[in-house]
Amino acid sequence: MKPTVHDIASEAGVSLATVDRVLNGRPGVRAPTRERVLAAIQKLGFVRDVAAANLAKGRVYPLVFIVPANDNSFMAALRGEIAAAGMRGAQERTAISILTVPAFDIPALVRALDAARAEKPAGVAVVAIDAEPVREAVARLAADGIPVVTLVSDLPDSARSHFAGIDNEAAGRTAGSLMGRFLDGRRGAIGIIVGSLDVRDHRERLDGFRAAISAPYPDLSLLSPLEGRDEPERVHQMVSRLLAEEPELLGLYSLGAGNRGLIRALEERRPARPIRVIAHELTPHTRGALETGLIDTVLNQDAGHEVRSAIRVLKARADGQPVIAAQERIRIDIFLKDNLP
Amino acid sequence: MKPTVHDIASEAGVSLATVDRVLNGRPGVRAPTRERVLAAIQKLGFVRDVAAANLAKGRVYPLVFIVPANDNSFMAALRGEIAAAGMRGAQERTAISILTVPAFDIPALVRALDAARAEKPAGVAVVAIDAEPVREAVARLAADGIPVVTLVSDLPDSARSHFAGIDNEAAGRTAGSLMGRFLDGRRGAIGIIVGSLDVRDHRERLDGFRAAISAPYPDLSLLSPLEGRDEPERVHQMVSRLLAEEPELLGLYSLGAGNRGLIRALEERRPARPIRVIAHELTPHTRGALETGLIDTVLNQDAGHEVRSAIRVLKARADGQPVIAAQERIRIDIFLKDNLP
DNA sequence: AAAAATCTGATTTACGTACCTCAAAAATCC
DNA sequence: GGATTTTTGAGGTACGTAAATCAGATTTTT
Repeated sequence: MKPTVHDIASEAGVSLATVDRVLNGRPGVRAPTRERVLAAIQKLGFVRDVAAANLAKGRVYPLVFIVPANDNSFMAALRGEIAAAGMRGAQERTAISILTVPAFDIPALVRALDAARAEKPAGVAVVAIDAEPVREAVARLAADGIPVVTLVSDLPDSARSHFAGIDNEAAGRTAGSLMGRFLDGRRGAIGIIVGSLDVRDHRERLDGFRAAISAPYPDLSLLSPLEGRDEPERVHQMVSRLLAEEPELLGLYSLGAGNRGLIRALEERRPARPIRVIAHELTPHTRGALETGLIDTVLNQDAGHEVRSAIRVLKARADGQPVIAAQERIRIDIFLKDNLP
Repeated sequence: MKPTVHDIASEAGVSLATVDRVLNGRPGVRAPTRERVLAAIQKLGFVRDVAAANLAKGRVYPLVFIVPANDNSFMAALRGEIAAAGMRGAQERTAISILTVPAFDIPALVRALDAARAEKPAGVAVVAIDAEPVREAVARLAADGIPVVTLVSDLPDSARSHFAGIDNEAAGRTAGSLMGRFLDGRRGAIGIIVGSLDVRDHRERLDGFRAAISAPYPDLSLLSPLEGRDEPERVHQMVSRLLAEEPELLGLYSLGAGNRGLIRALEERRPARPIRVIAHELTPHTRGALETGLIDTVLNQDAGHEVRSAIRVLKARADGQPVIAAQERIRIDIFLKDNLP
């Protein structure tokens, strides 16, 4: 049968209290005694029963999630996943609160981070904006011993202890690699729609896409990226114009949000020339467009996975336990109409 | 604070014992009283603390996994994942034992199922072979009240209560959809390598692939499938010959195992004509071939996910609890060299 | 109306760990 | 060698649920 702390105690010839002191790193155990206990743990293959341990300590992990009040489908889904995780909070002993801040608003984000700090939570997850004041606010949290993980959008060279999101450069390369294969052997242009080049994620995706296309496919030229600001209206206008004015257009890569506008523009185009379209984030809109064939491929980051990963990492950090990085890597999912989940 | 059984008891004005009877479906509660308790549960939003419950019942779930002794990478990985789940058994209160049986050996599989039945486990997971004697053995398990889930390979119209694997027809369609886009506008032939057409999964993949190619891409002709029996040697021979003799060959779809042979044949081909290659299962071999560009795309089913899903389902079934089907659906992963995990 | 069957309540123990207190033993210091 | 500090032991309570027992209440059957 599975060994318990009692078995460890008798195996090591010490009392339960001593085993407890060793297991939980409490003071008051001489080195040789500690060794005996550790040896017994090793020998019997003891593993702490996490469920019982959590039950015993009755600990709850107050976590704060800071997300932009952006109204695109992805952010809505992300907030939904956080809320869902909050519902499960009872089971997982987390108490999750959500702070929404205006999108792209650096001072507001900094205020939110400081507000979170004031509550002394066990951890903070934040959809970061890549700016110095944000780094400083994160550093303040870290100084207080509050672990911070960035969610979806990273903040490199900061005190954040983990990034729960995809490798956006790799995502861009993946899109480029696919587009290249789709259009291999043809000569023409590819249009690119970004949200904003001030956003790190979008820059990285663009870099990856360019790298994957330019060298291997010299016959494919990349048009200069159109900034749609993640707004459907604007995206619609830009894409409509592009479709009308660019006869050589073979493909479209939409690496930001606002795909509603893109889809509408595609639906409206008069000569239904075949164009390969790759977009990001699986939402009701992009899913529909996949199914009708307007979009060929959607790259996706699973918001649910990201949220759950962030929670796991924050709990582990709060307990001072290590994180298995490989296990927390968020995949870049590729969806065609045929493998929709 | 999170409500407990005690809160339910006082809210409903009954004793703890009655709440327990309602919660665990034990007899001895009149309908009106049961209603009161259920109303209290509803009102307070009580959720049973699974950890505490498991701790209290101290139950372990003996599970038997029956897998073929096949030596291909995928089955090896599957066995590895089962073993890994066994290691975690202590935490999850499962006691997993593995039975390996000779591949494609129906009588051996039936014997293994009956042997498992004799041990009266809480559940059985089996990589099924689509044959009547197997159905009968599964029916015997079901008759004993032992839930059975099929793993990787399904057994439709049987008493199995769940299938932990991918939709192979959809996987074939996905491959076809990709291949069609890769080769769109060209005229030529696509070679298909299957393991055996006697295996249900392979038949389904083939059907899906054909459906996705033939109608939309009339210029692409599908060569008749080569049966490689999942043996690298045989696959190597067949593919080498195909590459040499079929000048029009534009693409290859390998929907079974034995991809070592395929990769070797591709490495050896003299005129390095560009051929689009889609294969199944991410293994060290296919991963390497993706990275060097010999293979364009790999479709994958995550063995770890399948094993963990099977365990979750078996535990739920053993407890008589419902399964959220959507949550247990296994995804068809698409990998290019750029989004390898 | 009595007997039997069914339902309900109160109480207790157990699961494996955390954490606390108090006392005893051992080591260290002056 | 006595005083002080450190280490260890022993024991208990708590977490939230499961499961059992036994007594008492209610209903159903005879």
